[in-house]
Amino acid sequence: MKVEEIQFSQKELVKNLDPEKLERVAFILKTLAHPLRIGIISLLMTNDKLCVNDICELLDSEQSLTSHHLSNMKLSGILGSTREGKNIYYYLKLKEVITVITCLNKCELI
Amino acid sequence: MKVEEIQFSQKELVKNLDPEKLERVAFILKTLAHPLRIGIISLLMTNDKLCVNDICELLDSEQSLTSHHLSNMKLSGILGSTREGKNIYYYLKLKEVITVITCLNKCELI
DNA sequence: TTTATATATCAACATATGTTCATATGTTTG
DNA sequence: CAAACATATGAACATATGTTGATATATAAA
Repeated sequence: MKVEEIQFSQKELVKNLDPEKLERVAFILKTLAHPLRIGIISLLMTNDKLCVNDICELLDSEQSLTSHHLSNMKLSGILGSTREGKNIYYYLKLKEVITVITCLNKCELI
Repeated sequence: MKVEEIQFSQKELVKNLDPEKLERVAFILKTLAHPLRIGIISLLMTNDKLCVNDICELLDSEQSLTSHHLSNMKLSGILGSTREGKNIYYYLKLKEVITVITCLNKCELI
């Protein structure tokens, strides 16, 4: 099949596949593409906020590793954090991430 | 907040967040988390099959790089391929990937 | 059977990512 | 203030990933 023969709807789609859009989606997926991070985000979907220790206990993950992932996700703009006394609480910040995880949930992938 | 205080629905969710499930989803997301790969898969959603050259032209990508990504996705079980004469046609194979991309589409992320 | 075409593969490399351990920082409490 | 607690950070490392360029392989066509 030659490129010229590809059906119209395809061309429409391709028009929408501009590099920027692909980069943006890829970025979001990349950020999510880790078991621990998916776990963290899933937890934060049903809890307004959680402190590091809660997350570590719920996911049975190491403090340092968890903290690294949390920092990275905060740097990426996906999470926010706020200190309350000794604890630092993390919360979901990027709307699109919530959308994706909700999607995955609906697809029964999670 | 103490772990014990986390609401019941949360505990339900956590029960569903078993490591295997997280690994599986992470694997799929990881495979998708690249602009070129998202492009390729998107193209294959509306075309039963496409040969390497078509993909390169449609996405304006290098032959070698595209071929690498195609091979990797084939190795991961996401794509299949079949030779027809000089061309090798690739097609979507893993159902779950289609699900995810459809989700992202519906969410208007793509 | 030579040539052109389509695709895969290999080597080399830069860069990114995930992980661990030790230690630092900030906060509360006695 | 000292001790305990919660979290962050830095160094070091192994491993994975993305990319390029050159070349190999397979098929078709002249």
